[in-house]
Amino acid sequence: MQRPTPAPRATGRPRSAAANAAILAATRAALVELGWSGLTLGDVAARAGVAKTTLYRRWAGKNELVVDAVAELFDELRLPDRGSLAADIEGVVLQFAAILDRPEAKSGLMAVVSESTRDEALRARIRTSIVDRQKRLVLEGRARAQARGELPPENDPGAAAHTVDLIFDMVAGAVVHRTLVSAEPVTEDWAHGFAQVLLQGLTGRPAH
Amino acid sequence: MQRPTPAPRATGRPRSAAANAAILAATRAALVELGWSGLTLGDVAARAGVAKTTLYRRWAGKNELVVDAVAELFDELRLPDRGSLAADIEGVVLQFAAILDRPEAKSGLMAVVSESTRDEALRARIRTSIVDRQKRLVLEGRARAQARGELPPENDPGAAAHTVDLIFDMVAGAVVHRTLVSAEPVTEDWAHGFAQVLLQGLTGRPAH
DNA sequence: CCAGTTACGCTACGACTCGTATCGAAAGCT
DNA sequence: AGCTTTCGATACGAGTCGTAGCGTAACTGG
Repeated sequence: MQRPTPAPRATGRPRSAAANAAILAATRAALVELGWSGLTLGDVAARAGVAKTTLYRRWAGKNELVVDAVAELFDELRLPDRGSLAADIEGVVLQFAAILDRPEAKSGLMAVVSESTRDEALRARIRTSIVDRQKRLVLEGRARAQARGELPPENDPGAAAHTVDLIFDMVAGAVVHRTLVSAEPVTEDWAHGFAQVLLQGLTGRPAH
Repeated sequence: MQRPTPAPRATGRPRSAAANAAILAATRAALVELGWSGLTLGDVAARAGVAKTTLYRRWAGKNELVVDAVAELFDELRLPDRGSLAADIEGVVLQFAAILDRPEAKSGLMAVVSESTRDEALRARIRTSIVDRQKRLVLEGRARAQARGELPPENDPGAAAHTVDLIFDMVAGAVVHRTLVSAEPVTEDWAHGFAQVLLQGLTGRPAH
């Protein structure tokens, strides 16, 4: 899950797991109160009740710390079976929007994405900790829809993987853009309209 | 276009327009070389050949400056008539991706979006300088498609506006997510697949 | 052409954060 | 016990922040 400990050594004093959790929780609290730019590692250390040096031993810097703190938020996402593909999509979109609405996710996520444009290692960390981790939702949703007969089975496994990537970018991208860039709320109506376009397309859609 | 000058006074020495352009260009150059977190106003001032105080007289801070510097990049976007709605979408997606691929856009855009989650005024500035400004593309594309008979005319103007917002979030969101979060290139194939899903939907799509 | 007004360049300033170094004490393993 | 690694605390130089002060430049109206 986290990789602040690169290779757990057998000897010596072990790193406190409690401190780890306290630091990540303190990071989220600091994000809520101060936002990304206001967050300082000294402040996080004080909130967590650890020394600043402890923090620097485990994380390379602010970026890596916030990625780990934010990644935990998205593990709450579930794909409850609502009976149809459209309803499943609406459900996960609303859940995702609810998480993105929390201030620690809002200010943290986009900031690390911005930083990752100039840091290959950070990009990889985001990918494995957040992006790839949540693609399970698309895979699960498609499998379920295929079992229901709503989607045809896949023949070409390569094309199937590309489609998963495409759908993930379309769903996550739309919700992120709506919430953070357009800065408008994701309502049930919006989620409904989105699912309809995603499934039926712009042309094939009956005039609402 | 920009609003660093709130109310141009008739008297006194006027603000140098050349300095304005030099500052915004220097900001983009600094974004390329140093990224968001490395960018300092002192450095920008030195690059632009102006005093740091001049910079602070015109912009409230780093956030506002970068919004203005980045907003100019997106004004290049055009919607060339490619004959069909699908081709038009593919064209604008590729253009948008090309701009987002430039380092000054990459690191600047997401950073200010992140900051805007805690700053109402900044959010409004992004909205008017970037978001609302580029919705013209969706409006133009729809009008053209309706003229071609590819899309039905709109009856309810309220619903029509909501659809524009939805499509804008879907298109811009998908490209941004693909480019910055998933960190994968937007190829012609990807743009083609995206346009197909957007128009035909997941279900109505012939198995490629 | 001269007084009034505003922008400009330059320098200096205190406050703050950064990341690191150092050191003695604590906690685990063999 | 002896070894190894972590932990807390403190101190440090470097760098940035945003502002203030001052003399000069540019433009306007009488």
